Amino acid sequence: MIGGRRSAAIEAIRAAGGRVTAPRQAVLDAVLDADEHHFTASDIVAAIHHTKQPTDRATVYRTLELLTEIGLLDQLQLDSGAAVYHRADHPHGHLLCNECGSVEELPSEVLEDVVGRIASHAGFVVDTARVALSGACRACAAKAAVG
Amino acid sequence: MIGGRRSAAIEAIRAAGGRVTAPRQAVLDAVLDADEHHFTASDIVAAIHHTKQPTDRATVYRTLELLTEIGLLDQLQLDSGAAVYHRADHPHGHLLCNECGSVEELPSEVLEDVVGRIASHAGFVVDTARVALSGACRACAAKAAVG
DNA sequence: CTTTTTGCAAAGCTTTTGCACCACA
DNA sequence: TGTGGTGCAAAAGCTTTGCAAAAAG
Repeated sequence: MIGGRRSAAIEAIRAAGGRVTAPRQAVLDAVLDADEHHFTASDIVAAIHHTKQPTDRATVYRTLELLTEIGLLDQLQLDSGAAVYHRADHPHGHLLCNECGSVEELPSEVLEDVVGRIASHAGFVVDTARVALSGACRACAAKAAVG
Repeated sequence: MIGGRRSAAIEAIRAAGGRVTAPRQAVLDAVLDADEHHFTASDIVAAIHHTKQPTDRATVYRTLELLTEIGLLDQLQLDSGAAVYHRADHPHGHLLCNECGSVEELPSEVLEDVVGRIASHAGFVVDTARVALSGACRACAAKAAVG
């Protein structure tokens, strides 16, 4: 591929007037290597901890903030706990089940539909990258209806 | 009126097997007197602080949790900061503007519509009491489009 | 060389918890 | 009078900040 995600990200950091340092590359690699679509600052700290470039919590927080500012990551609050990040190249809404704690993705077509309706009926432009809704997933809703 | 909100709430506490104490009534009064539709635990602590029944933070947290459990309040996380509560007798969604920081209410008709669509298209039953969406309000969206 | 970034340590903020004392029912 | 509630103080969990040393451009 011509210029992968990694080099594109490094370009973006430079374009924003930022310096490309070893700690930043370590965070970036951890973010790109993440199997999960969602990860917290602690996840990144842990992932880097045993590598050749262990990085301080504060630096990880500052780097994630930077990556969010330049549009590579989206940050959102799934609950009262730690902030959760996900790559901006995989936009989607989040559905959090209060019963089983699962986090499923809201299909982008439904998300677009819903956001469009709110825009036209309430004049509010919802940021699709930060949609998180609580409730009951299909399985738990069925369980509740029966039980 | 026959049995106002206050006495109904006290009834509910008793019905749940809880005791009606001075601190709990103080929190309840602060909640019912709140001009704002939204308030945090700190708001309640501050409101009670200079009254005849100043109450400890821990007790306020425990009481707000109780009131939420018995269905008098809804709790939601508007951002990474403090949890926000609102009275359950005034159900509505929340629209948070990232630009100006305003919090407006999502009309319940639009909310119902949206929640219904997510239920039918994604099989997920959204809790209408905990809907909070980030984005740009009408004014700020217009400003962004022009600027 | 100048400016940004890092690491460390400490503090900030919200919320929770352990425990002895107090009080409602 | 017995169980449940309260206050105090301390701790937990996430995140931010001040500052001197280190490093990028």
